[in-house]
Amino acid sequence: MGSRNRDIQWSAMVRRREDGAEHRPSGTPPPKPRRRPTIQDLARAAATSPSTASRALSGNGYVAADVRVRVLEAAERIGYVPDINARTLRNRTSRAVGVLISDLRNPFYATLAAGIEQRLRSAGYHVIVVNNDGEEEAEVEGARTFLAVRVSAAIVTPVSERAVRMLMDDGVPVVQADRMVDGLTSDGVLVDNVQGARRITEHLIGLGHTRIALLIDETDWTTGAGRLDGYRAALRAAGLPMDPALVVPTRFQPEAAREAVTALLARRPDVTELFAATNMLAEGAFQALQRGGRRVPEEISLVAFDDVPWMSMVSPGVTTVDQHTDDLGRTCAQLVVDRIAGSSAGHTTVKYIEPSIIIRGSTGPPRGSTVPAARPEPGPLTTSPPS
Amino acid sequence: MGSRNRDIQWSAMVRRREDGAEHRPSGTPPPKPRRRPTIQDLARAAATSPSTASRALSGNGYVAADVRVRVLEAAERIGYVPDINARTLRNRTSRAVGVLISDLRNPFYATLAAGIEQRLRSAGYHVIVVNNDGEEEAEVEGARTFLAVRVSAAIVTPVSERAVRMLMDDGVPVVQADRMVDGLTSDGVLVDNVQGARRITEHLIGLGHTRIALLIDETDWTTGAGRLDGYRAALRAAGLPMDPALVVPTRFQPEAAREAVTALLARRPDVTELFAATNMLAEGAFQALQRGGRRVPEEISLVAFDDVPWMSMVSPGVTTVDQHTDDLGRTCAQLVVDRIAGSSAGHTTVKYIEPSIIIRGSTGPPRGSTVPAARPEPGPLTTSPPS
DNA sequence: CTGTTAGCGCCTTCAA
DNA sequence: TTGAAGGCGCTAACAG
Repeated sequence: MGSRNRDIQWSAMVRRREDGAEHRPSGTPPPKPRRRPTIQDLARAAATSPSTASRALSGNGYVAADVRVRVLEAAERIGYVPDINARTLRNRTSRAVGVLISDLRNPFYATLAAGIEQRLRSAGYHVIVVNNDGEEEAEVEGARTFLAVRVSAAIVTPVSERAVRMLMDDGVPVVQADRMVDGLTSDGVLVDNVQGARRITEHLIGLGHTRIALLIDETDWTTGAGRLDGYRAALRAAGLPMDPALVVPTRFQPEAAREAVTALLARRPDVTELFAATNMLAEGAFQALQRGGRRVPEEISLVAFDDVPWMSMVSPGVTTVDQHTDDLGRTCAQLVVDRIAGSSAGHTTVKYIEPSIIIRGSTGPPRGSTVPAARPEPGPLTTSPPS
Repeated sequence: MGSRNRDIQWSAMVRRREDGAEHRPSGTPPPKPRRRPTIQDLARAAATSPSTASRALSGNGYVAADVRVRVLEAAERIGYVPDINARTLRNRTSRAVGVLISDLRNPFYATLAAGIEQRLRSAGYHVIVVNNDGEEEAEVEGARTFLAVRVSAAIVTPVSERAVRMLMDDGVPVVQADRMVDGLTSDGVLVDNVQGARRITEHLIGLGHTRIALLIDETDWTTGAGRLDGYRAALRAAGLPMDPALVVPTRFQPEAAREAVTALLARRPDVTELFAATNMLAEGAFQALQRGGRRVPEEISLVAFDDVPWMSMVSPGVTTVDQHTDDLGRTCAQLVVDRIAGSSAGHTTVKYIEPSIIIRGSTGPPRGSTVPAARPEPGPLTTSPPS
């Protein structure tokens, strides 16, 4: 909070409530919150007992119809809201689900979280979100929080194996999202990275590219490893040479990717196509091409993995692999719901999201290609689906 | 979940844990989670009483140094994790904060949530996120959830006044973010919309624009009203005519904005500059210009309010008002922390985030302008700060 | 069908 | 400095 901020005590935009009783001289301790009505109060208001009130509210057990109505009305009248903490304590199970992700600022995770939250909310759960910023410590801390609040399940995009293991060791059902810790048996929802990478690479090969550089930040997880595998499989299937120097390692930040691409282009001017393995890397690659003044796709083509909004806004739009992130999130949530309901007891389920390819303007035949472009070069954005 | 998904029971990528005891024939009910150690167990393990163990952990009250050590060690050893529900029930106060926002898929809200979560987590709170999708019902439902879990405070980007009122009526401290419900006295963090809109409009006027259209989706909240005011104030100060037909109402979706812009351009070919009041509207406006084949900024300039990633990726980059959304989020969180600590007792605080202007390539002198461009037209992106 | 009882796990008196 | 006791609000047994 720098000097950008300016404090004021009162805003002209906000009118004082016309309620003199609200006035409290500064310095007085804050009013202790009015005690919330408990089920005792509700029972009294409905002229019955707490247990009957409880039954009326929950629908478990017998309650005379008229009594139920009385209780419901009373609840409405006195503004009764059941205490979830007490309920959780008593029931030893909550309607809370922990969501442990890496970076809400990254549209991939934001969309994932949105899909999860949407589905879980409609199933009557609420969501505790912890961002771990890619840090193992924060991730473990998040897992500890989930244990402490007795979440009934957790959805994790793992950074390390510790958090997932902690949760599983404590009997918390875990759904791993996007990637899975090797050797831990939990439910999971993964993207078919191999297939996605393979199909988009095939698209490039079909256009005539033979020197396709892969920009990638990790191959330890199924995400990176799968994308690398798919890329290789496509090359192999097409009988193309596998030049190890064209697999370009980088750190995950756009800046790192930008530098890596700039260096690559200087080193290997023969490269006609760049495949960025994540949306962040694609961002850096795109910037490197733009700053380097490379014409896309005439001089060099670009494809990405993971469709994020800017890719359909730029011109040319970026051809990419759509992971259906929203669907990924909803599927995770559904797995959680099924697991809690016990309908998936006895086995773990790993679902795969089948990605699809979105072809935009950033891919074309390689420069010097004698193959006429089969696909007419579209005007900006016209091949893009609506974002 | 459509045909894109394919279920499998087992993934080659995930190895079975080498733990035969884990095997459970399908159909067997899930193992009841091993009872978690309670403070009783901890006391036993540390050869003391629960009360002493409690004091040792919390630091409240006297505990002999050696006993404290014993308790802490035992806690570590047996994997004791205090039950937050029990603690909340007993203490009548939790470390949970509710965050009620409109749309996690919109980078504005995602960034806001990220800033909030980050700051609150480091202050020892955890966050319950509810997305309301702009729906009053969902918002009220979210507020009810917050009441039920006894959050110690809530941060809300209000959609209606009901949710905020419900929370406040129950004594839950509320920080309203980005916009405030008129007539409710809570803490809040707002952006100085008037100033931001005014300054960016002045920038345009300085370039020589006189027919500046404002694309706006609402003027009921301080956000829209403020941006409209700032726009008008700048025109007025410059002695420019105020053409009501240049204030173009639209719904908030990019598609709506796209159509509105297309219609406007047909109707008013004399417009030289478009000011989109939100990032969503800017998206639609940008697309409309691109599809319409308008050269930006030569034929028409574009500015936005709220900086989101695509604006620095496209060429030309979009000149916009940076709301410092991350800071906005952190400031909300800080207000919550202060409020809970009681350090702000006795008054409400409304903070203002002072936005700043990011000038990119989408703004230039109006067509036919005789004023030479003072600012050399930069190459793509070179005026953009790193995204 | 209803009400009484007990206890979920924790923390804070209060008495020792 | 420690431990015993009680109760936060809720619901599932169980007895009426």
